[in-house]
Amino acid sequence: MNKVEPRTLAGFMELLPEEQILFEQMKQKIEKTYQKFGFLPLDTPIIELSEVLLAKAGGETEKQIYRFNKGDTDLALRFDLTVPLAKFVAKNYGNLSFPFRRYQIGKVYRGEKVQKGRFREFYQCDIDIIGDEELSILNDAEIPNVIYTIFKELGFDDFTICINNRKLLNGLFESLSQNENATEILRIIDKIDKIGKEAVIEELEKINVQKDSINRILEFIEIDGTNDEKISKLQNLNIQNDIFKVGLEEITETIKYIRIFGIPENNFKIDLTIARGLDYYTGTVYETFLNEHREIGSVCSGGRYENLAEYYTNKKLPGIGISIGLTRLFYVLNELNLIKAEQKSISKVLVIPMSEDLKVPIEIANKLRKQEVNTEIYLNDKKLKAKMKYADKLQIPYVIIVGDDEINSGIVKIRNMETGEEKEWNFNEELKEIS
RNA sequence: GUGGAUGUAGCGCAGUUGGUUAGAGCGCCAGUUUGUGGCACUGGAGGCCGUGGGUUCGAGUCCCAUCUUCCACCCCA
Repeated sequence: MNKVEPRTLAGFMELLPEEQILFEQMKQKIEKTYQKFGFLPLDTPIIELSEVLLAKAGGETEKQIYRFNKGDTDLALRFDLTVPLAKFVAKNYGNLSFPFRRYQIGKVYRGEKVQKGRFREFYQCDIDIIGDEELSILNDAEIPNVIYTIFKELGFDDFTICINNRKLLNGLFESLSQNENATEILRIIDKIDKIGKEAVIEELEKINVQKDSINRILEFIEIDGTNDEKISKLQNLNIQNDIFKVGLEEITETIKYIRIFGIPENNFKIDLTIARGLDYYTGTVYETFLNEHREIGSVCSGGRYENLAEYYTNKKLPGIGISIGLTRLFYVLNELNLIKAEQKSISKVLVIPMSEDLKVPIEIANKLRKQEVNTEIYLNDKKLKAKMKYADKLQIPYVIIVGDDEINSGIVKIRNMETGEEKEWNFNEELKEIS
């Protein structure tokens, strides 16, 4: 018989158990931190009506979305978690308490060309805070606290949360009469890290930005110094534009409260070149970099948007949120050997029955499980050697062999697989400690 | 969408200027050891050499096509 070759689609991550264990651990750390800050869980369908997902539509999304028909229904796979959130909030407006803080961890789909660290199916770990009509700038300062806590929890110290405010850039562009070009200019200056200053100037010239405007823009993004110095230099630019002034106020407040939230000074900074999320961000924007590995790009990005659900409701719902691309984060950390899959099993004990009578081994396993000890029973008919080998290969730390002698005496030996040491346990009593 | 690469056991690879039955390592299975794993030794399974066509007495090796996977640009997590 001809066999079908077992293959996995390109751009879809599939892990071996030991890698998956590590992945799950990272995911759990993120989720626990989100919960610690009071974000509520949300789960939405992976498939939605195309009409709903493409309400906003536009460029890349439409090109990349997985779309198909089932009967007469035009369906699509979600390409992020923000659009489903918008739909959800609009739909359930009356049943939610605002500000609505929710987290969602789930897979999203983008039909892009695959590349290193670029997936077609990947996990996003999102939090958003949605206000009803308004949302305090304090929220903009709390988000970095969440980011900070997560990356500390994941074991990093040397990372920087970069903060900018789109109103500064937009105000600047407006004062230079470059509003129409704003998106284009943002995209170009966002690349400055990658392509350098000269190339940025060239590209700006290509889209017909005036020389003196280019100079003003560069003067702006090249502002350096400490956070406080940057703020005062921004003031000194003396840009007479309302949007700019609001942006300056907002970023000043944000920085002020970030400090109050207790983020160490070297884990955040104003970075006037970041201009993420070209479409919907309107205020504060964030990007987070691992300083030793800036080349991998931002590991957590987000920002503020004026009106989350404008395509679904007339209610004005401003929000702020971030997203961690967990699949890519896991992939690059693994590539860089910053994390290593070592744990091959989550069982702490393997019970090996060596008698026809399974009653006692099962009792023992149940007893251990009741004490929150992950326990596995070897249920297949093999020689002891093979059973031991199984425990060894999966690196299960403890083994309990249960044969007729043990059943009769009521005493088993708990073997520490690493040291070979064996301790006796009368399984009719509570197990005090396993170590 | 544009440009550049890749393809030999489960995995990462070797395979001489085209020459007989395609190799080693790791992994896997079994035995040495009928209730004690790792180590060692011995043995074993496992390959349409991506696919189709061509050149040739002869192709894993050369040519063409095709598929696949990967990389850069674009965009993004």
